[in-house]
Amino acid sequence: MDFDTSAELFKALADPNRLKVLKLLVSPPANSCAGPGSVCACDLEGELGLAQPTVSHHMKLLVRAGLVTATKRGKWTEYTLNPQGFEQACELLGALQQPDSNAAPCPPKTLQGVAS
Amino acid sequence: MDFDTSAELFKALADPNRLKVLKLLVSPPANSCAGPGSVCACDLEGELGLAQPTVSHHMKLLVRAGLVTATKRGKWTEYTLNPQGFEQACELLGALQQPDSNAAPCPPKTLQGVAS
DNA sequence: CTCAGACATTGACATCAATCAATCTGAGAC
DNA sequence: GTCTCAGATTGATTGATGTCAATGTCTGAG
Repeated sequence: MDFDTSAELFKALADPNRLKVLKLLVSPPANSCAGPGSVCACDLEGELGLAQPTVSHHMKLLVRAGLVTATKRGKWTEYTLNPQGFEQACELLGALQQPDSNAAPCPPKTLQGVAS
Repeated sequence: MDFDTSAELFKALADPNRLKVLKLLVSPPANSCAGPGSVCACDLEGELGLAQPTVSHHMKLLVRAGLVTATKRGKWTEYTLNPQGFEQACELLGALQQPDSNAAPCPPKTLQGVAS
């Protein structure tokens, strides 16, 4: 178990604004400029009340942590949740409670990605 | 869903040394001064290679986050994992992936609440 | 090619967090 | 009572992080 990279993953989750972002990616606002089911950076800027560079910074961290996927669609960047990142976090939580380093995570998880 | 308190919980997990502590609490070193199955602060100090006040600081955070329970046993303080804290973290991970604000996470849980 | 819009990057600043030396507290041993 | 030890608290320092203004880059429209 790599404590440093594990800590990095949890660090990505350790900010209220980033948690809001993740929540917005599951329940996108109705008036999303990238269309329903999708969220672009400008949406997040409005919803979070943060400046554009700040949003960009947070998204970079979330993508690097593997929690979010960024896809360039023309002028916009479309962000979607990455279930694998959550699965990994859940596995880590399970592993922390097991005497053996690696362990089964919470439940058998089958996540509905972001169905649009 | 309270993003601030949720972030606090993940923040407690967002440090390599604290993750090591949690791992040590599941698999205590054989030569624990508090006896097998228990871990006291002096054990952690040796295992982590950190100064005593630093260990005390980390343990305070873990206890405050609900991940660890501290019990005074005479001169020593015995630390044990608190499964409820892990359960809550797991629930948060699940809730973040569900369109509804509060949702059934890892353990089978029926929880209804307010949408933010 | 030129322009405008969407993000990313950079730089600067303020705040937070990790660390340790020094000190304090509280419990057992004497 | 005093002494000693475990660990908590305080204060200071250093590095990490969140934030925004200014600027850069890339894409589509004209």
